Amino acid sequence: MYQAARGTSDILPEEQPYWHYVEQKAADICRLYGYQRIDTPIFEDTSLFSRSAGEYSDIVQKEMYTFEDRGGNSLTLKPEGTPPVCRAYIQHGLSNRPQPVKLYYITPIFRYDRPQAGRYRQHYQFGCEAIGEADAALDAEVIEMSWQFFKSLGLTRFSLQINSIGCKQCRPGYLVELTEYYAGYRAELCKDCKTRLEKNPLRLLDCKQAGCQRLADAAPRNLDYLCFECKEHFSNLQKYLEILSIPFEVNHRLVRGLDYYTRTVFEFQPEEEGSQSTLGGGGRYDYLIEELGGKPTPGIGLAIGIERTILNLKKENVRVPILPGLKVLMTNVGEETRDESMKIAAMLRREGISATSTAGGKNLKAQLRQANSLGVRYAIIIGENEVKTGTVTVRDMADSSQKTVPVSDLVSFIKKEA
RNA sequence: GUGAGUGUAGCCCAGCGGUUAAGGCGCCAGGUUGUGGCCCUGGAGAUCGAGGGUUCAAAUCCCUCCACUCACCCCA
Repeated sequence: MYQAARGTSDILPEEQPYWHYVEQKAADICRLYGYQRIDTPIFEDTSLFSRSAGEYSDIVQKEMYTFEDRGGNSLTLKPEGTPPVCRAYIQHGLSNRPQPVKLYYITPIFRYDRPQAGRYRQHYQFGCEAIGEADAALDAEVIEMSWQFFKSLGLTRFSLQINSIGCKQCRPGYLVELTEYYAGYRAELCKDCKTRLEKNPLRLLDCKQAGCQRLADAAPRNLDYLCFECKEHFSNLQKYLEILSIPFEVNHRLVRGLDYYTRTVFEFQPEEEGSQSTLGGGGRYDYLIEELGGKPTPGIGLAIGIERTILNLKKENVRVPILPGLKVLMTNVGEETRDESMKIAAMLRREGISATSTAGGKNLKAQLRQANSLGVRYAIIIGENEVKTGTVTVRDMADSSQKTVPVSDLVSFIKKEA
């Protein structure tokens, strides 16, 4: 039997209310903060991703779904949302619009990773990018927006961590300090951290191994090595967050796994203990546009995992609105009444009232049972009597009351009752 | 990529070497000649995750593979 490919899943009708709810709230919050929707292709030139995420990032090293098309081009299924939006910003000359340009998306993301609860090979992200402005006020707004998004969904048990990882001016100096510090403890590092020391020393800080954690706690802090501008940027960010009453925690070990981040990085974490500790996160990327071939342009973005958000909605027992279902089911007694029943169903639909007629030659009892399990408000019964008199029997499934209504009055009757 | 656990009808699950694999939910039908939800009765639905092996005999023991879950890694 065929089954969905590993790490992918079907979203059945019962789950859809959650998805609709989250997507709706995302659209609402974006409207509130002036973000406009953008959709980019599901695959891009492989180099767009390998250039931006960083040669030694896990995404590029082992998680990309890369394939060659018939023309011999190397393409990759979107492993993250930011680079395609930056590409679109450059390609369409969005730098000519009022800055910052604020865009959002809801997109599938593909990463070849070992599946786990809350972790999939195809998952969905709600992401925002604000491009063309370096002011920390914008960082604060983006973070506040994420905060309000989770709040508006009804989530209460999550927290926010922020950090600054500096810029081109100050990071190299810090990395030298960090590397020198760790070089002294080389022997005590775990296997992964030994490679991190060579390839990507910043990542040493968020290793979870107990021994490495001790070293990380005592390691030189990025925040102590920030240049004047970065320091000011970070203190402004904190000031703004306080003005906006967003509670946060500074975590000097928060670094994030993508090389293009500069200055601000942030992460939202659910309070609940679990293996998946990130609900969403993001950061500033002031060199990315330039690296991808555009003119120097600062930007900041965020990405929120929709599956993880839904997981937490369930954990917190948030009730989501049910989606409107079918309003009317046409039932008929006797074969000759089918034509009339089809006609009336069509009439109702043209008036914007959802209606279908039962299929097959079932008896009335079975048809009503179907009406019951579909949860329709009305079952409309048509038998020979009704056809003869040009009427219809309208049964209100909620209270079992029935009324005989002339076909000519049916639409207004149902609209009035609703 | 590494380690551990699990895998029985659409769903939840009993059985853990021996005649036709049990139960609940759901589904379908009957109990009403034109009437749902409750109740009663009946029915359909399972090559016991897949393949191979051990045995007179395997859902039950062994091996391989696949999937899911958990931990690591990493992230959303």
